[in-house]
Formats: sequence, C-alpha cells, structure tokens
Amino acid sequence: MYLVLSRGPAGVSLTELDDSGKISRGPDDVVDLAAEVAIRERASAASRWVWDDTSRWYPALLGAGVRVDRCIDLRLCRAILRNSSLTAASALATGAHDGWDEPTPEPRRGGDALFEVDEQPDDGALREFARQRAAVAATANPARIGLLLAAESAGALIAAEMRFAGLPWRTDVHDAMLSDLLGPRPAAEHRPVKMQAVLEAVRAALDSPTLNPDSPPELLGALGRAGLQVQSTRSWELQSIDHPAIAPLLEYKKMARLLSANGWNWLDTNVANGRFRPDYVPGGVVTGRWASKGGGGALQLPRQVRGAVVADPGWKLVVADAAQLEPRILAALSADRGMAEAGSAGDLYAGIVASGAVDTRAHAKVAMLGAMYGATSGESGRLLPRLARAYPRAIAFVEEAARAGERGEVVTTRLGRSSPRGASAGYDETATAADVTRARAEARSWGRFTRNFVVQGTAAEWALCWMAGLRGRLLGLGPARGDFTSGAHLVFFLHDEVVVHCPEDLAERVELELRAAAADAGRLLFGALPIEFPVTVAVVQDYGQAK
DNA sequence: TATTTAAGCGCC
DNA sequence: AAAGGGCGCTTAAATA
Repeated sequence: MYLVLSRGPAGVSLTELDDSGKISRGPDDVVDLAAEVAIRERASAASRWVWDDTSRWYPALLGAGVRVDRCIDLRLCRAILRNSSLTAASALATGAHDGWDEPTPEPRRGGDALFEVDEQPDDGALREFARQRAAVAATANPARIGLLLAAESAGALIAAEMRFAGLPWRTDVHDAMLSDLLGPRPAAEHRPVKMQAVLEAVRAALDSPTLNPDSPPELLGALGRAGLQVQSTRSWELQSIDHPAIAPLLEYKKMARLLSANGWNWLDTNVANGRFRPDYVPGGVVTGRWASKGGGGALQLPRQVRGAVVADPGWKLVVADAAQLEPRILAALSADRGMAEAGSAGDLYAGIVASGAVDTRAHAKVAMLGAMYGATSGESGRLLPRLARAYPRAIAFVEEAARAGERGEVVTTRLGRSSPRGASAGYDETATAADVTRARAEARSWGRFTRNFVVQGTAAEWALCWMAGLRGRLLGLGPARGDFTSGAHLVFFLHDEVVVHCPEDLAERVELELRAAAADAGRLLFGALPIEFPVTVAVVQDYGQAK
C-alpha cells in the first residue's frame, strides 16, 4: 500500500493507493500528521509513504518521535527518472521541465514545518507518482530501476535520521586536541602561540619578517626571493625542496588548515549539546554520491579530529568500511572473473600482486586508481598496460565507458542512473588547429568523467543498498526500535564507510549485521556473480581509533 | 562595499 | 608519486 501525503491550501491530505496504484481511500484531511503516521506505521509494515521531499516532511516527524519504515521521495526519484537511459522514452523524461525538476525549496523561516500549509510543485504528488510508476513499468526490467528508487529514498530517510540523532562529539576532547597542536585558544584575530612560533621560523628562514603565509602570491614571492623556483605554493610541490624554510612552512600550512577548517570556530558553529548534525544531501552529486551543505563539511572530516567523536558512556561506535569498494564494483560490473578472484581472499590489491600483474601492493593500488580515473601519465599510466593484460575485461569496461563519453554518449550505472549529457561543442570546418586540439582535450576530459561515473555511481548504489539493509536490520535489534536514545542507529556515512552508535552489548550483533547487509547489497546488485564485498569493522570508543 | 573566482586542501 | 574522477569549505584576490 502507498500512502501519499501532500500539502494543499486546506492543509495536509492523505491518499491511500493499493499496490496497483489505484486510489483505495481518500484524499482525507489530516489533522495531526505525526499521530496519523505513527498509527499507520504500527498498522502495516508493508506500506510506503510517498511525499515530495523527505527533507521537508521527515525532520518534524522525527522531532515528534515518529519514524517511518519506507518512503518514496518523489523529487529524488524524478531526478533519476528524468535522466536515466532506461526511461528515456517515458512521458516523464520527454515532457517539459516543471517544478519537480527544481531543487528542494528552502524552508520558510519561522514556520512549523509539520503543520505549515505549503504549495505543491506545479501539480500534485498523486499525479507525479503516477507518472513515475508509468515510467518504471515501461522499462525492460522494472525491478532494476525500482531498486534504485527505493534505495535512494531510503537514503533520504537515513540522512534525516542521522542528522536528527547527531554524531556524538566531545567539545572538551576537541578543544584539548587543538590546544595541544596549536596552543591554547587565542583571542579573536590572533594566531595561537604554537602556530605563531612556527610562522616566525618560516619568516626567519625566508628573511621575510612580515610575510603573510596565508597569501599564496606573497608566499610565492618570498620563496622566489629565497631562490626557490616553484610554480605554486601547494604542499606536495614544496615537499621535495631542500631548504630550512620548508619544514616549518609545511607545518604551518597543516596548522592553518586545522585552525580554519576544524578549529574553535567550527566547534562553536557546528557542535551543540554534544552532537554534530551535518546537513547531508542525498543524490547531491551527479554520480549519486551524497553531498553535504552548510558549515561542517561532514564529508571532509579530517582524520586528525576524529578522536573527538566519542561514544556515549556505556556505548560503542561500530565503524565499518567497505574494503576496496570501487575496484570490486568494477570487477563485478565487467564480470571480470580474474579480478573477482583476486579479491576473494580479502585484500584485492594483494591478490593482484599474487597474480603476477604488478610487483607491489602500492603499484596495484595506483594502477587500479589510474584505470578508474583515466590516468595517462606517471607511475599509474605506466602500470596500466600490465593491468590490462592481466584483467582485460575490467580494463576494457572502463575504456569503453571513456570512449562512449568521448563520443558524447550517455553512460549508465548498474541500477540505472545515467550520466548527464556532455556539453562538448565539437568543431566545424572553420575551426583552427587550436580549436581542434581544445575540442579533443575536452572530449578526453569528458571521457574520464564517464569512465569514472559508472564505477563511482554503481559504488554509490551499492553503498545505499548496504546502508538501507543495515537500517532495517538495526531496527530489528531489540525493543528499542525507533528510539535514538536506547537503540543501535546510524550516525555517520562517508561514501563507503558507516558509523553505528550503539549500546555496548549490541556491538557484536551490529558487526554481524554490517557484514550480512554488505553481502545482501552485493547480491541485490550483481545476483549470483561470485564477487565478495568484505567489510572492515572496528568496535571502538572513539572514531580516531578506527584504522 | 558586496559578490564572485581562484587557490589550496580536506574527504572518498 | 603527485597525473587522472567526484565533492565542500575557508581565505585571499579579483571584479562589479
């Protein structure tokens, strides 16, 4: 059963649809939404809520203590169906762009989102849902893209729940780390003392007593006057230089980065009541990866500060990482048995070395990354032919994705998310040699994007399935269902890594569920294909102890 | 003065 | 080792 919610001038209305999509009841006005949703959730585990944006409905429900099992997020699904090559012929994909193609509207300030009367985008959720069902039903294998839509929507639920629960964050621990590395918190506009000391060492070594190292042009000038020929002030370029100024300069850069990105200021604005609540954006990246917005930089939390993520007393963090996810996804996508076999013993890169293709694990890793990103030069580019000889199917797969992109074609992930159409201009008979060169470079660049798109996008699908399955399994653990203060729940997600916060006595069970959910995800995407998705799990007190 | 762009660096 | 994919954020510099 589907339960379609919409907001109209008269308030919130609810329409029941049976599994065939036919209205079986309603629309009925809803007076107390949270109560209504809670009742329906208890009544039927098989129902699925249908709404425009999870981010507009679910936070208020969570605030009222209500969790939902399943939903369809119409806006996220529209974005997939609008672009997918599998639904290209549908009325939805061929029709004019409308409000459903627009980003989620910003919430109005001051209103109570749960009860606010709000306009639907263009036309109602019922009609949009019907269009989407028709588009899915007309595909050769509706279950394929149907799984993607369900996983994407589950991701939206998880994003809202993780924000609601928050990542446990110890301000005092973080502050101690900062004081230790930089010196105690200074007054505004001043540098911490340890940082200032390192800066003075740089200034002395460069004989530039007033140097502002935060200005790249100024720093470049100072380095030049000291006789150091560099193109930029990037750390990796400076690393190889032998000069007394370099060590303190690199140290200063490290400190400055920590201070500006995750210093006291970050702490003040992003951590409250012992929780960091990032604003995740499911589907925020074209490949299907999540993005994040607003302060915090949830997806760029440096390893340096992860020690401040500490489980509550009596609780543990279970940190799980899908080992070498993208290479395994490539092996599965291309059905390259040899590469799958290389990963079957645990460490895929070690398996590649064992097969004799390359001689060190580091080479295996850099060669694989190069294959997936489209490296042409350097170490990675040199190793590529060896990899291609050992694993012809896998390499041919990414090469074909690259060629398709260069031809201006769309590529599609395992479950049906398609790449955007390239804006490559090409050239005509009036083009100069420089125009031709530029156009070819653009085409190759787009080819690197499409090459990576299929792998990164399918990895994102795997991760969504993993996390959605895990969520269901965690909800089944114990009587604390729906309760973020006593039950195991997800608190962090980072592309191929999740963190679960749980009472100590549940940690072992959580670990089992994490592995089982990973195996499920592999089967969901790739069926009976013999490909392993091993998960590295660490049960820790603080996130810094993992890996 | 306000807004946009670029450099640099963090994550995968 | 530092070339190749996807992001967001902060600061300084450039532009309106």
